[in-house]
Amino acid sequence: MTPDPSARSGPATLEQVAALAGVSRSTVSRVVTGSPRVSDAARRAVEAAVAELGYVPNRAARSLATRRTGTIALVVAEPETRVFDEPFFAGIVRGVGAAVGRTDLQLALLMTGSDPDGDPDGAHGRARVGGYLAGGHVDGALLLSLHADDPLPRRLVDAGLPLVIGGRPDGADLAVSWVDADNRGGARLATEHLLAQGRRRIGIVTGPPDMVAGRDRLAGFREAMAAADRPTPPEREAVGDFTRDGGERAMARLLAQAPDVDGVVVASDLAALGALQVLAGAGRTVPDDVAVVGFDDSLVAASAQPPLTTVRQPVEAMGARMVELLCAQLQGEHMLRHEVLPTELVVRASA
Amino acid sequence: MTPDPSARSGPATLEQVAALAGVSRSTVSRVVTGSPRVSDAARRAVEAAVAELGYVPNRAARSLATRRTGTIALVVAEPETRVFDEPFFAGIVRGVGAAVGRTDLQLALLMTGSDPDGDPDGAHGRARVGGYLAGGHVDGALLLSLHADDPLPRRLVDAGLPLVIGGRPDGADLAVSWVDADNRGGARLATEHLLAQGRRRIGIVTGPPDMVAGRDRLAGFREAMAAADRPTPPEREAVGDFTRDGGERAMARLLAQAPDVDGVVVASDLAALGALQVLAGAGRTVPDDVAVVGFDDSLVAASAQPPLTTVRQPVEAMGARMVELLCAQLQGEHMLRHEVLPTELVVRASA
DNA sequence: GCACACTGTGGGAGCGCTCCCACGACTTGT
DNA sequence: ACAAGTCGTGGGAGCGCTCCCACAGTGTGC
Repeated sequence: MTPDPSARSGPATLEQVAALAGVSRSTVSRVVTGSPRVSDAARRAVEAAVAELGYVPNRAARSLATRRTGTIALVVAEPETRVFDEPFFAGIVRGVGAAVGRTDLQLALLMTGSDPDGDPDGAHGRARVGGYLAGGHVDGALLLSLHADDPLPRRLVDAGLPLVIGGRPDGADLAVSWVDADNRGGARLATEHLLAQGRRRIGIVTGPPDMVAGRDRLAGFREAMAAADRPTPPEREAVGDFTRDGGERAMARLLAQAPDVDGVVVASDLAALGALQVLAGAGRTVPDDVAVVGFDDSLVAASAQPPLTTVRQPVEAMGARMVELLCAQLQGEHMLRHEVLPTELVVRASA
Repeated sequence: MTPDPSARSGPATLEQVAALAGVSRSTVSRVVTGSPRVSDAARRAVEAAVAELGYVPNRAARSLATRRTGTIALVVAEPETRVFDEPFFAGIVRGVGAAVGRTDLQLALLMTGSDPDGDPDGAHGRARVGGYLAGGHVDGALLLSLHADDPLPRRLVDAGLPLVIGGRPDGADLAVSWVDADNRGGARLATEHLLAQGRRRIGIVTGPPDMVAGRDRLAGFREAMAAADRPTPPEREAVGDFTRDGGERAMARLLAQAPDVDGVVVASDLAALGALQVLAGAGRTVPDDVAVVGFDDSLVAASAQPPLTTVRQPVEAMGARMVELLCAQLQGEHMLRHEVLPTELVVRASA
């Protein structure tokens, strides 16, 4: 029995398109993959047949033949919980999703979630993800929120997997592309805004010192203060950790150490919320007694009391740029790139 | 030249495992896929070889042979922007991600984003996604945030794609499984809480009437009021739309129509924020003059002034349950299931 | 005039896997 | 004792695609 290629159910195959267009499988394949070596007549016939049959290439078959998967992974080295609660991650994921949508790549979302049943540090998840990525299931990976001691990027670089990291990695020795926001410039902007308003005794609630973004923001703050010839005394620098609670504690300390503070740069909006609460509890009005600038322009910023002046990171653009950099690598570009995207001050009522 | 299967580079194949274990390809395949018809000796030999070579099955090849992809899609029929800004979506995605991580399925995230360049209603994105899903690239799909007129679910049902919808679909005629939160019960809870506090002239700011969740919440409110023998007069029901602005406008109207209102159930936290602002502007204190209950327990609820009493939806559990229902379908269960997960009142300062 | 490109095309092989069928070695019932 | 199972196993075919090579047809240079 000769199988009749035109009378099959299910999705159409190359063979059926070829039969309908009156050309060979190879020619159809060339048209579909965009090869230039096809005559106009053949191309038109194939295109018509593709449209008529609603042909969509079978990804699995293509992948098997090309040893490429058409899929890139977005790996977030965090428990699922944080990924979506924090507007930073959410924005990145959004930008990545949008950019991937513009290509014909697929996005696989991998979170090295801390398993609730007895795997607090996510080692299992990390191993699973590592195996998956190194096992040839994706053409490249986007890595987000790396911790300084994470072995994953090194492992993937060694496996030869194209990689782009979101956020400048700690330790510059890793040969890998990355995209970051201008945290330092943003903090400078925030500080200069306070200075321009005539604030003179400006303090900072920093992020955690073991995170690059936190350190960069602190550096920007110090730079701006130094440039204005007002280097900050240590008692006006309180170490926080990006969370609301951390912001509360750090602001309380700052207020105790430097009661005359009249402006404060806080390293995250969440922490700024905590700071606002402490200030209100201490009877200081914002912005009259103390001006407050946050960082991130997260959802909560606009609905804070008073609405937060804050530094916006181009999170979506960062996500999109990461995808673009990865695509360039997939197309054979071997140059490493490091991009720093500009941040922007959003002025509201708090400063 | 006979190719030596043990001397290949790149990921190991079945054939290599078979050679090392001294059995046939078929036997290795049986072990890997967990078929029971393998002797213990063979199984042990294969497992040792798999471990030694670090063998991971090639997904593309398996998919090609089985006509299954091992991938499920999470489709959010919304622009990317809303997906991550709204805690509801974020929570669902989180739950889905976690549940998928527990299986050996892959998650493909598809957003029918409204293309910024001239495709305001996302028709292009929707068509793209529809083709992708119907084209056999995924084994099943999770659909979120459907609008009443969305042709996608019907198209997918017709194509025979296993489907689970998040949120009770509008129009009960679609033969498809879904998971929803108990919106009605949650609104009842909120209303009963106000009643228990001695509030007697309770109003509501509803969601948009064309969304099922909004209608269900209104129904729950009315039920609780009727059960307490206090059916609500129309002037204490103001139509809103889940957004902050909508909440503001509706609250202003409600206050104008029923100035003596002493409690209000608001159909979303965002809208409740708007309501709080209007109440403050009108010189009413919350909760003393007017008690306010929101809905969603979103991030902004805790940081509102005063912190919002609100109804929490089990968003993560919903996401996880959607995955479980879909998995059951993939394993051949044909029963449609409709599950309503319980909501919970979170008492804070506003009521 | 012939050797040599270069262009468009078709067909074969093979990517790594699963499925199906066939086959030998046991077990079991009569 | 022999037919009729079962169980574990091996090998062939084929999933739909891309890649490589072969080949006919048409220029181009000497």
